Amino acid sequence: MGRHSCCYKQKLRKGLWSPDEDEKLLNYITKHGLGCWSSVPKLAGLQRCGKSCRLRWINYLRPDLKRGAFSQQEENLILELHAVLGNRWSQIAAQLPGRTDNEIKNLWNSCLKKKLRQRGIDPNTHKPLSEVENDKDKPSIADKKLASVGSNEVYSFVEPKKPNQGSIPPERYNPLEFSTSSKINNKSSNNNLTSSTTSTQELLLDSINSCRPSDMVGNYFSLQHLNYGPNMNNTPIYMSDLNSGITSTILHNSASTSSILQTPTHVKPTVTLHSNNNFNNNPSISSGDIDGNRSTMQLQNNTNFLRNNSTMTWGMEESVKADKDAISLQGEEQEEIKWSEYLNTPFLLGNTVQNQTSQSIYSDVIKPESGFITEDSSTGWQQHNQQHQPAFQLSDIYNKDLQRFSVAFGQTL
DNA sequence: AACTATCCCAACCGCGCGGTG
DNA sequence: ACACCGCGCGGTTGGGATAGT
Repeated sequence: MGRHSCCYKQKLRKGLWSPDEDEKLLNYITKHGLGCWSSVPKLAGLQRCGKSCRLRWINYLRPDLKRGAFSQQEENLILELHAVLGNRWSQIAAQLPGRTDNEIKNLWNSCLKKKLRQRGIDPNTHKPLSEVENDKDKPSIADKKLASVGSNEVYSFVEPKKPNQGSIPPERYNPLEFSTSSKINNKSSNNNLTSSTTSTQELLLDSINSCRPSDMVGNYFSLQHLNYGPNMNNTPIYMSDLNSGITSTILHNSASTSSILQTPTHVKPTVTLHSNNNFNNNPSISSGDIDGNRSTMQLQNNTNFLRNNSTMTWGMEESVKADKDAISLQGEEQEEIKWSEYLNTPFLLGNTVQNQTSQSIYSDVIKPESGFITEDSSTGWQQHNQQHQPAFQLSDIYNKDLQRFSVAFGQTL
């Protein structure tokens, strides 16, 4: 168990970064852009390993960081996303503009976990603690199998109780309250819909290549492992809340399924800053929600960010490659049009419960007045994010492990 | 005021993955 | 096929800040 190879080099500084170091790193990246991290320390004149520089940049110096306390909406979004993604902090962070995975991880460990426990919710499974304890008392065969996998998380894999809908394939049950709490009131996201039109958020998660214990939510496989292939057009997806015995139905919209299951090649969710950008014009930089002296120094530097003729890119380049791998090529041009519609549609997990399904288990955690997107809330979260709105779009979703996590809206019922 | 406990967060660390030679 | 390297991710830790006694 030695140190990382880059740290074998002698006389490398560790610990907190000084303002001077920050300035060196910032100046270097300003001049040269992002490149090979291993060479950054030497070229920037820093006694740090490249890894440390990368971390400092990503978690602190990056100009697009929001900083400041998390809003209630952000916390709610993290809770929702964690229920689906588990401890995939980078993927969760990708849906929260200006937030880092480290920040979110810290928030989760120090705050959100505690809140959930106080509300009687198991933070690992997002199920009521009593239910989780009962499950632990009755380990199943699958429990033992999973235990051998070596997961850090405790999963009890029991045969789900089927609701009184015998035709529902058991593999499509999902107890996630997500199914109800994430319903979207489309009045805020699609003005074309009338009040009599019920909109449906489609959550179509194709099974992905690997199946890890962390891919499970609660007692069941998470959405990623429900294999919704193209042949399942018009097939309802049942998401069962076993606590209440109510099954939510999310309809496949045949008109959109084919495009949902594909990944657009033209989507390149990458932030690119060109040299003619002036950060003084960027509300996220000048908004002043930065605290601390060091940040003040950075703010000043940021205003001159990328003075030179350099283009800096960061974001999800890697996922684009994955996109290309994942795409199935058919009717590409036509799909592009569809995608352009979807990509302009904000994906906002809301706690607006539309139908008869049970209330969110976060109902105590999530203050009713602070819903993500409700008819009244279009000002709060979106204003808060200023130019980051919408909170996130489909184009932000792609990543390695969740290539086909796709969300769309359609008119149903 | 002094001490202790707890919280919070920046940074470290090991591991796995993908690219390259 | 293999080794090496760089990078990114998630878990963990150390220490400063804050709250409690």
